[in-house]
Amino acid sequence: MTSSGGPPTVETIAEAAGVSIASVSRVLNGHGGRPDTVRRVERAAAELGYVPNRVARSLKGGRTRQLTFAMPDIGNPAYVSMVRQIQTVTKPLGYRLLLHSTDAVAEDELDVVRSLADRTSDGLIICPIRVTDAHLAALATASGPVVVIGSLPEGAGVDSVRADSVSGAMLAVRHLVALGRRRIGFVNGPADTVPGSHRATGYRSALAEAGLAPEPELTVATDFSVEAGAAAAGRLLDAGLGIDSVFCANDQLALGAAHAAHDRGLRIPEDLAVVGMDDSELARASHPALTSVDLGSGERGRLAAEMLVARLEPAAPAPGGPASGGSASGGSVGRVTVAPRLVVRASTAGPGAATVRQEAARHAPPPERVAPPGVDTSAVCAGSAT
Amino acid sequence: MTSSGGPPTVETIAEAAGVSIASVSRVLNGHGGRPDTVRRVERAAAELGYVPNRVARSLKGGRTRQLTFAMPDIGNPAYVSMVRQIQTVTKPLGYRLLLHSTDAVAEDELDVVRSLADRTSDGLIICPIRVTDAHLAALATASGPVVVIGSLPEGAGVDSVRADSVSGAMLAVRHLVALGRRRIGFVNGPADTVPGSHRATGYRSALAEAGLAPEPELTVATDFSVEAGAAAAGRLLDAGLGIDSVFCANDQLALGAAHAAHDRGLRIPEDLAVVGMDDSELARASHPALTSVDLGSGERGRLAAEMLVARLEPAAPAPGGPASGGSASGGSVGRVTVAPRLVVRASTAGPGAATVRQEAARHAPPPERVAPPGVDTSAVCAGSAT
DNA sequence: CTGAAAGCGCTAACAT
DNA sequence: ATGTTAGCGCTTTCAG
Repeated sequence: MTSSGGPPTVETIAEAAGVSIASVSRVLNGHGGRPDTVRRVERAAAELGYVPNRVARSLKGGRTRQLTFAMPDIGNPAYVSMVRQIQTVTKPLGYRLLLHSTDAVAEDELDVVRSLADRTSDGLIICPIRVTDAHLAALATASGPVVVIGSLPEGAGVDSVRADSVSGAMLAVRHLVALGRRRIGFVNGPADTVPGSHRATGYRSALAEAGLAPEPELTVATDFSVEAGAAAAGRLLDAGLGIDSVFCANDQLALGAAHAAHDRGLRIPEDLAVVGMDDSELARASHPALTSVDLGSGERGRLAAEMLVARLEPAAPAPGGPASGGSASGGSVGRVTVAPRLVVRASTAGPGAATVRQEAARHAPPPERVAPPGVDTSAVCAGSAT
Repeated sequence: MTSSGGPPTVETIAEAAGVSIASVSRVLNGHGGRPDTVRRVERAAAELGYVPNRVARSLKGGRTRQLTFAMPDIGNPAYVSMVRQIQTVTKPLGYRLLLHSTDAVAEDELDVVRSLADRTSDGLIICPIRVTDAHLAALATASGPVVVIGSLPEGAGVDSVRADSVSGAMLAVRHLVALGRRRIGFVNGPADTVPGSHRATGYRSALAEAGLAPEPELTVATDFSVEAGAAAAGRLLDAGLGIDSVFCANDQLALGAAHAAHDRGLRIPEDLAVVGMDDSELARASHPALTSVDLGSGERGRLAAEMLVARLEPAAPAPGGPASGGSASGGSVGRVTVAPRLVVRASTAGPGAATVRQEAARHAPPPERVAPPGVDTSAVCAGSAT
């Protein structure tokens, strides 16, 4: 017997339809054929429940039509919105998306980059939490197109999309200062990560700008999680530093901080104003709703995906030449920065604004971006990308 | 030239090392060889940065060592914890996990099951939100092992792990009744989904058990999201039904409900007790912390993964025979139910308990499962699996 | 329009 | 221990 057991293959179909495997392939790929042949092949395929073996197809074609997205933490809503936006651009193009949670382990990140070489996916979007020399080396020699979501040194030779979290942090702190807060705590994630160090820089710059002396004990660095936020804010509050507000490096930390404040009987924002970052769904879900700096997670995901597919499909090639292909080998390296926006909500708005919010909220949808009275009329403030 | 351009292949290495491709393959797979040969091959491979083409390897071996997990919503923390637990069992075995968010679209779920036939992954864990005849048909003819996380009719012929959400819902409602609440609202997800209908059943049973008449207007069905929860709870509260508590079909809904209550100036739990479901991190992050029914998401993920790998690797085959392989063709069909547990927190505990909690929370880690005074001393109540 | 045949990169007989 | 070869399932020349 020629084709037995196992799932049907082109050969099985060919036999059933009485044609050659070449005809089967052609028909199944819509490459024409005599009406009669087409009909017979399609019938046989349908009857036998034929599904092309994608692995074989990939081996032959050299492409898998699969893309990989590697993020530090699948539980972080900011990455979830990146995933959603990436999907919206890749799915219509017929790509499958492989999701990889690296848990912020550098070695795991490197593995992901290297695994591009195993031809399992055609391209990669990665959010490295740290960028070491090893990362740069791996990225430089990556065997397929890569787009980094994060800050890379100039001339890294890889497409990237970054948030301007330095400006974003400044937006947050300036907002607190404008509200009259002077003892501004900072709950950061790990300080040795790119986001962590940038946010710390922005925090310090904004303080300096406001003529406030930096006090190291006002900063607590931990981990990007709700639990860490609660613990860190707790320490800050219990230390008797007279904190009147706290800027948190992401919404999870801010949620934890709000929790710690509540546990201590503090009112938000009266006793403690809280600002988060990422403007994830957590910010809206929290009570009071969190003022947060939108770093454009979804937007960054979308842009990264667009840059990646541009490398993959030289759809509308520039009239200049046939440049395309692997990471930065063809075409010039892209480097986009997404500007941050401050979204003001009840966690920093005064009691007056809080009342307004509450009133309006009786009628869905609840209002967003309510400006605190007499402070800032445009609640959404774009930061300058530096 | 024999091997040029492109990435190095076994042939490239063979030439560089001066051996045959078979030797390259053997050495690289640790199948022995003369020390000298091994050294030369390894050196050549390292120098050329050789990475085996996994697609070719899969085509040859018939397995990809990739597994797929399909869930309705990647933004739901309950699924995130499933992902984490699945990883803990599959990763050590060398499997890669492909994550797929179906957005609760039935057609997408069917596609995922069918796509098992394209040989892209060796097995599938799926959480269908609805189980139609089409689902059962697709599952029955799946061309690889599948484990369903969810309730399947008896004799479905597929391994499954289910939560007992009927009992879980009863646990929640009984708890509210024990607390003296009588006007218990119910914020459900879509009623035509399996989780939705089961939770509704549990809600009604527990009411009946307590001698409370069912009032259809106390139930609002929407969508499993924070926004939907806020909107639904808002309608419930604005309808003047005298609601004193609300049971929500998941934590996202509960968070939304809590938000709606706050917006209306209601205190939790004094004016409105709130119970969620899934005991996700949202329950802890919320303020006040949410009482929630733990449906064992992580546990279900772990069990499903274990059942799946058991099909994949007949590691320790039962002495009976060599039964194994595809979904339920070999070996008997597994069907496990995970018992629910009620986790009591401040959103239902009386003011007294809330104080206790608040006190204790000053010293990390914050206490969990605080029993409301005089109601239930064992805060964690296992439900009977029916 | 159709069929025969090559070959994607790899592994595993099989032969030496 | 090593080399030769077949073949996984598919697409795509190349003849006819």
